[in-house]
Amino acid sequence: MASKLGRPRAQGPSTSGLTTEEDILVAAAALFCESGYGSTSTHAIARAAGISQASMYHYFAGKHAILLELLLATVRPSTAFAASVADAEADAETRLWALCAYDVHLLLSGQENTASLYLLPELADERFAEFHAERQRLFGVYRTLVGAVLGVGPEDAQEEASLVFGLVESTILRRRNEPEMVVRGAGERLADAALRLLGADSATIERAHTAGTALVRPAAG
Amino acid sequence: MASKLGRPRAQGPSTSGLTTEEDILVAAAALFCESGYGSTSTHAIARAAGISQASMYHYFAGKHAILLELLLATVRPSTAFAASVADAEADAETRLWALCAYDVHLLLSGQENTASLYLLPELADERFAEFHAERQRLFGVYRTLVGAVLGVGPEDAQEEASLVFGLVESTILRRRNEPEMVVRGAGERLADAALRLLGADSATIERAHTAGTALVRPAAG
DNA sequence: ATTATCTATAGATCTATAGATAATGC
DNA sequence: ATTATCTATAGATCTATAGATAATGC
Repeated sequence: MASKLGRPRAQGPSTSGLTTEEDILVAAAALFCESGYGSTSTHAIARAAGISQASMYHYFAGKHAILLELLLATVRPSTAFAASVADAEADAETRLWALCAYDVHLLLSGQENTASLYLLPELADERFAEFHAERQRLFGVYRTLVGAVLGVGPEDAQEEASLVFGLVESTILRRRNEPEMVVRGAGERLADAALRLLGADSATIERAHTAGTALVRPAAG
Repeated sequence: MASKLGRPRAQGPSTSGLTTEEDILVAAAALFCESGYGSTSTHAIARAAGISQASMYHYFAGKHAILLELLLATVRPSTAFAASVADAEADAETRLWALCAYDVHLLLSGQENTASLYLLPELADERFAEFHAERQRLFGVYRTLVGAVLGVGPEDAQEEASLVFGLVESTILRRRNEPEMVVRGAGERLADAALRLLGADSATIERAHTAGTALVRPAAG
């Protein structure tokens, strides 16, 4: 829904039904994922969004501001679900199962593989600190839940939590490298695998799978 | 060991003890890992290598040729070990354990996190096809071994192999995001976790751990 | 008057090449 | 003569800003 205000676009009005800001974000997401951050020019983003290069600066202070907004929009649903699941009334296995399944589901949904933006080396720049803080908060929930599953405190669950977190995020690379991967049920199967990795027996996993599915459903839509 | 031939460097001779080609590769590896491919200029590489920007072209056809050489140098030790372990005289659990432990060991060794180059979106360019082929060969060995552990053919082990492969490669992101991670024994612990993920019982894992250690030692030096 | 867009452009790169130069080798 | 390097530069970007313009709103 483009505003009627302002000079019309030279290339004709947006056919996407999105605002111009959204057109820019969508275009940038695709280009950053396919070609990388430094390899994508503001000109290329603007062209894909259907506007002139200069018009981008009406909405964003620069390329970095676009990337930051994409990163935050991608990670926030995860941290929101993690916060809710951290306090849910269920045992640790169930909550961890639900968190894994939900995150994998998110990583596999959406047109573009936007979570692959997490892999960009350019994120080391301090301008993306807010994203890193958000992602650390997410990891903290994983560590607490993994610790609870193992019967230790979060501070003693660092390595196991990293393995589970890494297993979940390896979905990003799978999606990039295996376009033909089976998406249906992938989150559930990976959540099962995460509990097996932590040494849970099959009865425990089956229970967490069933109870966890109920926790995920209202959030996953 | 810089050759005595040719015009001397304006910035003084290399103090690294490496050839100029190696100076370029080392400098580019660090910059590509820290800042990304598109965000690193040929000028920045040359400056870090101690030569003029133009001199790079005496050794490489362009930035892409430098990255390709770095990628191949990083993946080849893995495929070499995978090829040898694929034919080793040991059961599938032991060989898979050894492959995981060896790869994690490789990913954690070396000054720079060069395996993080695998994550660059720019690798989609067809000029890096040779690297992707090599990496596919490595994945093929994982799939065969995972299939053997599960008692199925490689074609039915795609997803489980992806999970194990992803778990191994998640080490790349861990190294980037957890500078304080415990490196000692990380490969052994991750290899154990990979077998747990596949449903192996603790007696089997302990056996594979012991026998696998003997397979890795001669290769890991 | 306000807004969203445009065109034009300054100034800073960046890549790749041409051609010069300063060593050693023969 | 051969080699590895250099300096210089053409030509192509690329980012960010200045200022014009074409709509709607009041």
